[in-house]
Amino acid sequence: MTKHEIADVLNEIALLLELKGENPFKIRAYQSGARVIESLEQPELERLLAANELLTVKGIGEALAKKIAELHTTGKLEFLEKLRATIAPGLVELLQIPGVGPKKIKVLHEQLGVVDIASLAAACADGRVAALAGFGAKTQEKIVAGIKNREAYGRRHLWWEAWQVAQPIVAGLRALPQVKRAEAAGSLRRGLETVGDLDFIVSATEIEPVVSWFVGLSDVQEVTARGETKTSVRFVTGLQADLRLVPDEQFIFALHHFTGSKDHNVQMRQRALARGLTLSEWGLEPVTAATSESSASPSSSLTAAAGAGEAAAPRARRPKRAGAPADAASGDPARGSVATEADLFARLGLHFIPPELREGMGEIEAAEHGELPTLVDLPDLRGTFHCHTTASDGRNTLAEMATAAASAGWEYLGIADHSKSSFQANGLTEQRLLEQVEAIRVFNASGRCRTHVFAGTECDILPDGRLDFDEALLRKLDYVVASVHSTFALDEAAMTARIIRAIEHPCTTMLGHLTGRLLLRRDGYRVDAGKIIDAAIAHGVIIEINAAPKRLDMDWRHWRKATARGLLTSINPDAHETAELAYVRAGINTARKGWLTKAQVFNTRSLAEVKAAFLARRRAG
DNA sequence: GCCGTTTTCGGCCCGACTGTTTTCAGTCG
Repeated sequence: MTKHEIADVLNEIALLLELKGENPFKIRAYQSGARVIESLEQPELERLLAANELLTVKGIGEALAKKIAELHTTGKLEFLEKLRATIAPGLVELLQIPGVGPKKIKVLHEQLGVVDIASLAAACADGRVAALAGFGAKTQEKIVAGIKNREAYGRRHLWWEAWQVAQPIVAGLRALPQVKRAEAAGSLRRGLETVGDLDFIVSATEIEPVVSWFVGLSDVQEVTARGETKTSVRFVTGLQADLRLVPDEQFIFALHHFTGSKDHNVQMRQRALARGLTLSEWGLEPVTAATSESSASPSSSLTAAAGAGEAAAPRARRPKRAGAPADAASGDPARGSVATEADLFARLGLHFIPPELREGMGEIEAAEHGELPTLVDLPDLRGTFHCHTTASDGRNTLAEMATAAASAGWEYLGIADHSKSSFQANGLTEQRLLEQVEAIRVFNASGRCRTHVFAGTECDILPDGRLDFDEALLRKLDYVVASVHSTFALDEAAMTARIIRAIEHPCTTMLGHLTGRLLLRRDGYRVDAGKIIDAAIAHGVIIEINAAPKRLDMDWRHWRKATARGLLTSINPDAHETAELAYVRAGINTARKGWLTKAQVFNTRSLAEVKAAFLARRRAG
């Protein structure tokens, strides 16, 4: 069983336990177990299982280790079979409805016999839901709307599309006279490949004008929440956005809180607690009787609670708000000196952690030891490869693409049109490719454009692993991107062997989109990424980060380990028109999330260095 | 269910918003 399958099982157990109303900490243990398994490489997992050392992994205890071993050897898990049998299968999908959680599902199931979305809709239709204790007309109304819209609401959005929406909103917020600072936070700021909703963090002198502007945005379809510090809207596209208003002295805490992943935030808070501090979106404060009272068991700090109870009850949990007197910054050393996120990290003994790394995947330990890399950034790029022209399925000519690259300030641009087997993309025949190579030589010689153009191909990897052009022709090119575009249905072993054969070809410079996935639309073909990475390293082949927002392939989760072993990447936009050259911005997200430095990205090299590398490779081949 | 230079038992991150209540539970992030 693969690590993904094992993780899926653990997550399913967590979901089912949630529906049963189990101890939330037990549920969390299964979820974190799933994440830990995902973060291991398959061979490492195999080794741990074989050596019976799963218990050495943090987050895996006796119970999980036993279940994982059972899954691995038998492919099944008795515990899960039994658990499934106790829960109506249709109840799981009810969790997709906003505002409906495990507790409500339990009541709906036990009192109304609801077993799936259809029976819930029926119960709403005749008013039985509104009549339940703890429910009401509004709840029923929300459930009806949630059922109706669950497809649009549940959808995630490509990072690039969310970014297009968010940028003008941030600019608009900053332009308001009441606004002091405004940022987009959330998974968007972390550069995640898909985004669930948008989070805007704003500090302002006045609340009302900012909220009014926000809910008045032209694409707002519905205002779903409007409170003192949080306002939520739903756009016509189904994308949801939260606006959070905080006093300026708390801006950094809110920004950090709403940027980090759940795991990152939990780890940061635990770190704060270990230092006698409590961290929240409101600030960083010493742990006091009042703050510990809310979470401590009733038996603890009885004397302190008696004293703090009457006066502090409302204030302790809700420390400061927008518009409240700004007594927070004055005189409190735990908060007063935090003016930037770097200050916040420093307060906890950490180097600054870039937003892209805040996933709770080892960044805090690295920041503690000063071992965070200096991440590659957009200005480091000096050119790119894997771009198409009208010769195959692009929409701009060679000259137009080169001119656009020059406008971006790039020293070079690699053209890689499709090869002949990609009929659907108007792939080039041998003859047309030779004509294109000649056209590129002429173009470079003309001096029309200060950006040098490299002649390449995006050469199909045929089903048996051969390349679509013969070696003699490929040797006439500057470089070759080898990609799979057909026969996706091979099993993992066959697909892996196919790609490795292409990597072993002496003319292959780069491997295109490793898995062929289309985000939110189709999974990639199954490959053993570890084996392919090893082969690429052994043969000096680059694996691209295909920066097309719908691909972002190879996935960022592989890169940290891959580059530690010596893999090189190139951030390639797979541009089919001039505007799409900007996709490298999305590829930079992937690279940064993969902890990559400038040195690990081939297209940060100068024109002379790239020419030399291509020349050396041809000689070696 | 996991974990431990204060613990092998008793903790486990923190707070906002809504809807339903009349002080709080459930949900969400």
